[in-house]
Amino acid sequence: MSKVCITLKDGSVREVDSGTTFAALAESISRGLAKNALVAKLDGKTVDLAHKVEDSGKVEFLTFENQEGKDALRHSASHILAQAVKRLYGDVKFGIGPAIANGYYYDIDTPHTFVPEDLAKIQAEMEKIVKEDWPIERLEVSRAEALKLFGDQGEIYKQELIRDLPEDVTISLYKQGEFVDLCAGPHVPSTGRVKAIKLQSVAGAYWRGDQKNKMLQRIYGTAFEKKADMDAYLTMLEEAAKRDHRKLGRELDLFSIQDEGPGFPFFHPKGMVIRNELESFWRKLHVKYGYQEIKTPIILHQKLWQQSGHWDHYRENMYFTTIDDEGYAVKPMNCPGGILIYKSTHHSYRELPLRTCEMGLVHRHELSGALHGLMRVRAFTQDDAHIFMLPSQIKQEIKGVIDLFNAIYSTFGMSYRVELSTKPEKAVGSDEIWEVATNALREALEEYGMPYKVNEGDGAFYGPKIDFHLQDSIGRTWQCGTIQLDMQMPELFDLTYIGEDGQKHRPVMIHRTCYGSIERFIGILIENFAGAFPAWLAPVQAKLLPITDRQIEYARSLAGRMKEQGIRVEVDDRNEKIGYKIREGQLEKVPYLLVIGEKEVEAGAVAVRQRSKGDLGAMPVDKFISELAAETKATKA
RNA sequence: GCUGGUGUAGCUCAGUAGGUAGAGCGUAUCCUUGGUAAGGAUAAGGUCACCGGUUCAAUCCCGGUCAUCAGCUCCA
Repeated sequence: MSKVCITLKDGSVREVDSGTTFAALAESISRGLAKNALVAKLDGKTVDLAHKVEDSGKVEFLTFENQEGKDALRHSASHILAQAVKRLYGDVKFGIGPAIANGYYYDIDTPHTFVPEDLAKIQAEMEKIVKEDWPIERLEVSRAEALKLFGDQGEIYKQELIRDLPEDVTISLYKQGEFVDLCAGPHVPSTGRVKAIKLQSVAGAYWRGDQKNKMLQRIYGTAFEKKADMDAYLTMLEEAAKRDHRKLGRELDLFSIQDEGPGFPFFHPKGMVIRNELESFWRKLHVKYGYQEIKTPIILHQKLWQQSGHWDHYRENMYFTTIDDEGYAVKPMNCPGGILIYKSTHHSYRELPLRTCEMGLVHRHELSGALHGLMRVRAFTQDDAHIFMLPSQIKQEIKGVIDLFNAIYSTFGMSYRVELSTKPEKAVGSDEIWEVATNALREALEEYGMPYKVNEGDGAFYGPKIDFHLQDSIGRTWQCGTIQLDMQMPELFDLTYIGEDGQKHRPVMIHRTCYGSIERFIGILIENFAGAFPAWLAPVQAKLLPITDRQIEYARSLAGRMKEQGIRVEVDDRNEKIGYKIREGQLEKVPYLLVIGEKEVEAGAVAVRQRSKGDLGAMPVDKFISELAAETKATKA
């Protein structure tokens, strides 16, 4: 038997017989590894442990600690889910069943409608399959064999998948007990390795994600190697749910959404404080970065929207009205309005880049099922800006915008993911112009050294864009900032500037938002801070808590003094014990609670209790005021 | 918009095998004047989402609508 040389992760080299399985190899290295390994990686490709070593190469064993290990285990769990469903319901056709970020799902077509109670039943059957500990075997078959196998079972979706596979791929099946599925793998060695399973929800999902196709039923679940890890994960999810901005928004009385206005949020006084602070911080930065603020109307004539292309490409998202028998539209974007201002005067190349910004209220008809608290609404304020510039200024301006984004996001300590979106199906302009614009964005990102992902076909109808995605409390991402390069609108509106040569030239436009929408950004902030806003954003920065009614008058006069200093302060003068007032102040997440008893009145002091640090002891009132001022200075207008 | 779930007091939730409802928190009033996360008493508060049907009788059963939740699709 021939020998091959295997290089292990630590760099050591082993000589083994050709045909040795990875499982046996792991066994020969250590018992712990044999026990923990789920799949192996051979020269960068993940494979089953039953895979045989044929040639020399680099081998790494993957456990649940590795992402690939997690994915393999969860992918195997999805097969167990399908097997259980088939056992229990029989008349089922399967779509796809991949591993996803924190679990897996399987899409199922069946006349039976799954209700939440079914999940417990299916989960019990899955646990049975785990106990039965079926080996998971890989089989390689010809295209014809695969088509016949799934055809005999009426698996029309699997047949469709097989037909769409490229000619040259090996078609593989995975078998566990009586269940066989079309699958590229890899999988863990046996069903018994999936020690902890939880089915989480059932939802509809279009076959292949296309609205025109049949809607299948999708069962979501998660799986872990150890039950303790799964319990910890589920507990973490419960904790995250407590940070949901819809829940905190109600509890902290920041905003509400009423039946009378689905998708049209109401901002309460405390929510307005946050909003106004965000806006004034924004204005301060925009002055610094050379922007001029404008405001354009919410309703504009229909012909403007026909000229801009919105009529043809965005109409289904717009609201319309009639004024004096003329058609008007409620703006879904701010750009046409901003363009009209640009066009109201002539421009010299010397004025460019011309940066105009606008807190613009836009309305969009979003699908009812897509609405989500403040994250997706039908009326929102974009912190928009339009930069008109020379083609030669593109890269420089984009980098300037990214600088501004960094200044804003770093203030909140938020991390983001960047995506570059390219030409969509519904678009205006030639491929060449799109190519130029897309490359400009790509080069700016690369020169800035910013990691990004490409999102094919996801651009705006008038240009490609760079999107900044932020995470909510349970890890869903939401697009916030965006930078869109537009060579179409200047053309459609015949925008010009007078160049050095005295001739008219076409400027290029950037559309961009940093927060994205104030509403969505506040939603993200609420979840990121779990409602405990930094002092500069906190609706109430300090609450004065007199211990008895003999200190109320002193507390009120202090509150007056602090308000004069621009501090947002409340006095809790209710007839309650101090412990009770403190508890409420903590639950309201007020940054500073100032306890005032007889001692403080005598000394002209306040006893400071900081939200996270607790009782800091008494300090002179002036000292507290100046320390709070120092804390909020950086973001003050 | 689609698939499934949910809708009872301001909030969180019980409940009625069909006979028009209850708790805790919150609110109001009174007692209590208390030093770092809940002092006590009393009271007010609901067309049981809305519209229609079945029934002697519907919050409960049936149909529709609206809203909301999860996901799909779409997007800031």
